[in-house]
Amino acid sequence: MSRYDPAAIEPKWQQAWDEALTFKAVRSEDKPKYYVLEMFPYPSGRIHIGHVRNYTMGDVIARYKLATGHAVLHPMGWDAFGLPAENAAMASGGHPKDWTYQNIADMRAQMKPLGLSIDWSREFATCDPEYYGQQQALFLDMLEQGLVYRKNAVVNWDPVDMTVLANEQVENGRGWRSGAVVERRELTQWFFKISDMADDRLAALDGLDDWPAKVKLMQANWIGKSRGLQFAFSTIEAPDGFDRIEVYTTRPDTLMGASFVGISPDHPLARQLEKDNAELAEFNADCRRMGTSEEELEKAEKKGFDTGLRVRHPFDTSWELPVYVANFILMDYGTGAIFGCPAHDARDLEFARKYDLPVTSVYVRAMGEEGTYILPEDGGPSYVPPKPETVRYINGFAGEEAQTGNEAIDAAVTFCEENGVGQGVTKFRLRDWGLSRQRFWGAPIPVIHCDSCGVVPEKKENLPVRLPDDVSFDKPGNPLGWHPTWRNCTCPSCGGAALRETDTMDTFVDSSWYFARFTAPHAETPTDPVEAAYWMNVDQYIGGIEHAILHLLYARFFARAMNVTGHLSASAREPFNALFTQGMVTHAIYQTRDGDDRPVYHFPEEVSDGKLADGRQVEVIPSAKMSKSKRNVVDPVAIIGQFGADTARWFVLSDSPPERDVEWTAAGAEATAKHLARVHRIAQEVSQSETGPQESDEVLLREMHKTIHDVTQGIESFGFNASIARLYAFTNTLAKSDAGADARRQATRTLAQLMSPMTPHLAEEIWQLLKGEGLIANAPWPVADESMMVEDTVTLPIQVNGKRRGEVTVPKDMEKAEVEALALSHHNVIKALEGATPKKVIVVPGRIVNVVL
RNA sequence: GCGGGUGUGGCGGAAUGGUAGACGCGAGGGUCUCAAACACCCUUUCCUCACGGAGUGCCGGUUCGAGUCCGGCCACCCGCACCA
Repeated sequence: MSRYDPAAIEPKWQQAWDEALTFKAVRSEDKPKYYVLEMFPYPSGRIHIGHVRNYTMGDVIARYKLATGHAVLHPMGWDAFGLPAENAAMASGGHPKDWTYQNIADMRAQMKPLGLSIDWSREFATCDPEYYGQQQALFLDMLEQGLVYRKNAVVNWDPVDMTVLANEQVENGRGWRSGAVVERRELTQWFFKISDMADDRLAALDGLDDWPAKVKLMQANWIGKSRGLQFAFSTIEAPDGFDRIEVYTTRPDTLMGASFVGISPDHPLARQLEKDNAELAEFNADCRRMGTSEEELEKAEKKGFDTGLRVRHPFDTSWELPVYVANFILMDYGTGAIFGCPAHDARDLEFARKYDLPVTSVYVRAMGEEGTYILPEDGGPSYVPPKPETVRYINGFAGEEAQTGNEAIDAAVTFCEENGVGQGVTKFRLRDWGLSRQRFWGAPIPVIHCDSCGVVPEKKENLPVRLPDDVSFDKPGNPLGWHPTWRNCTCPSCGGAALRETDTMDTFVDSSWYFARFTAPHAETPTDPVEAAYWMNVDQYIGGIEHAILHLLYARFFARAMNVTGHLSASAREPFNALFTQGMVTHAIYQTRDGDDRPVYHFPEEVSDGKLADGRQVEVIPSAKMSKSKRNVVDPVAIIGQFGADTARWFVLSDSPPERDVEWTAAGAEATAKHLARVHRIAQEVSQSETGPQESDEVLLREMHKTIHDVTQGIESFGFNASIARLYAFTNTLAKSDAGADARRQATRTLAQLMSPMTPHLAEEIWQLLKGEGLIANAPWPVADESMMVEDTVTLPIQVNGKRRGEVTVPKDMEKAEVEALALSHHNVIKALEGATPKKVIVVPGRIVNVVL
């Protein structure tokens, strides 16, 4: 009898899988394929327990699919471009490349002991020139198709780091790294035209049955489709070129409630008017300075500035409305101008009250019923019902019947169109994706600036446009800009001297098509059509909810774009058949308080029995997100060293459903290790026992088949915690069984197979012990025998008026009438009836008996 | 503000409308041992000595039967948000 020793077992089987090429993805026309992918990691240098959970889930699926006869693709790579590498280079010298590849090596070394069924021959990093060169080729193809374009845009500019910052990198108006006040700067930037296929992406969400509803909803909200009317007010005595003000509204039915026109401080008209109006210029400058953080918006007052300009109402040209510049109007949504309707919009009402503008309602209860107002959506508690001074409705428009809702909007749009006022349009909240970054560590945008030819795409045969190795980071900003020679090149068009673009691509570009590249990681075009056709789509994609919007939105755009450019087929336009968003691994925080009542954090090892070594009581905050500063991080490397990979894998899958957070506890991990040791011990006992068949054989085998069914069900439906609970139960049954040796061997072999996706090393060990053929990883998945799953007898609970009063055990196919008779003769039932005759007896075969009085 | 989700023992959580609390953690008791470690066994929703009774956030409804379905509240969590 040997002890369970994962440190000896695990490397042995990992080597065996390597040597047998067990997990190499091989195209096979006579097998169904299955592509399982976990969102690839950023090479920070250390794996996190969250990675362990993420990859273990994917691994369970991959191993299960392998066992059920699929050709499985389960790859791994590195999302390797990005700022941390540059920051490291700035802090300690060296090249971002060295830092990145060292981290990749470290992380791979930490990951391999997990025993994941990954085809490592397909590994790549997005910073490999081979990868980003193909990305550049893809960029050029997209440029040719009009899916990429260049335009001026206002960006967040950090004047100290000398780079554009993403909105997420601006904190309270300051750069997150430099602390410098961020400037709004207008730069010429490259954009992906993601607004192009927005409607298609919105509509296609409907077909994604195996995506979480939550994610689909978030995508839909982000795309933000709205239907409305775009029309113009004609101006009175306006500056040249401003005869009309274009306005967009989703409430054309309230047009007659207009009381002012509002334009954004960034609206061209506002910019024109401020030239002759110092007061307005100051007001506009004030507005532009205002931050966009939530808090500021919350506090910010609705402020306006009467330009003195007047416009005519389109339905009544004698009706004049004032034009205000207002601080709450955004230039980049709609047309940057609105009409204000205080009676039907809470925000407009606030504005109207402040500037004493009329409040006009457009709905009356019925034609001719004078003075009876209906206040549409008459408001939640925070909505102050307007007191309309007047009621107006459009002559001939029957909006008052439809009142509100889509029908009223559609009717209003149609009515306006028929009367020559504007046209119905569909707007999207989604804006095009600015991909230019003034950073070094990213894929260079493969274009050339030529004095005579302008912006010229690099020739494909000159790709990849490589990042230079001889760079330094002693100055802030982008080293590509001041490299002595890197920018110099010849113009692909005229052959004259020209300069390279120094902007690089947003790192989100890298992760927008890597799933397609995995199907042929070394192809000399972005994809290989045969490989892509075979392996795409990703059958199961697994990752964090934090990528629910941007990454998935971009990837869905790229799959469509790659169809346009011929790199993916139309059937891969939605690249991820099923998506699963897993929960976090959390850990309790232990804290005490210092003199100022500020928390002081303690490592779990310092705490025993809720106390520190010096006897002080600690506060426990259960199930918190792991964070180094809170000292509640568990290190997978340490866990694997202490308990083995199988324990870590089993634990992160047990207890909580995969989509929910799971709390890591030392006690839980120890208990898991003990359980695996127990299974190992049982297997050894079983392998050595030699008794003949016993009467209880069938009992054990029946239980085995039920377990096969339930565990399989659990894996298929992402109920790993349920599968594991079932495996615990079956282990208990097996341990107590007095079945014969053969039956127990069979049960133990099956147990090992059912455990193999979760604890593959231990499973192989037991398989070998029980003389299983070959590797358990290749063994066909056990099939539950339906006939073994039904018992001959069933125990039915007996209820009287829905209350359980007893039970009766009967043959499973006993007639209802017989069951009824038996139930009624049960002593508890007789007692409960007290001589009364039941009104009705309900017998649900195999389920329950209910006696109704 | 808008949209979505969740609410079950001390804890994580199970339950195709059919015996609520599977399985695990924790806790308590016991066996083995000189003792411990390891292992194994039993108990563990609450009230009651017991018989019984109550119980899935709250109120109501549908049903022979509701954690599950419907309506209305409450609480917490998440996403979006001057989006016209």
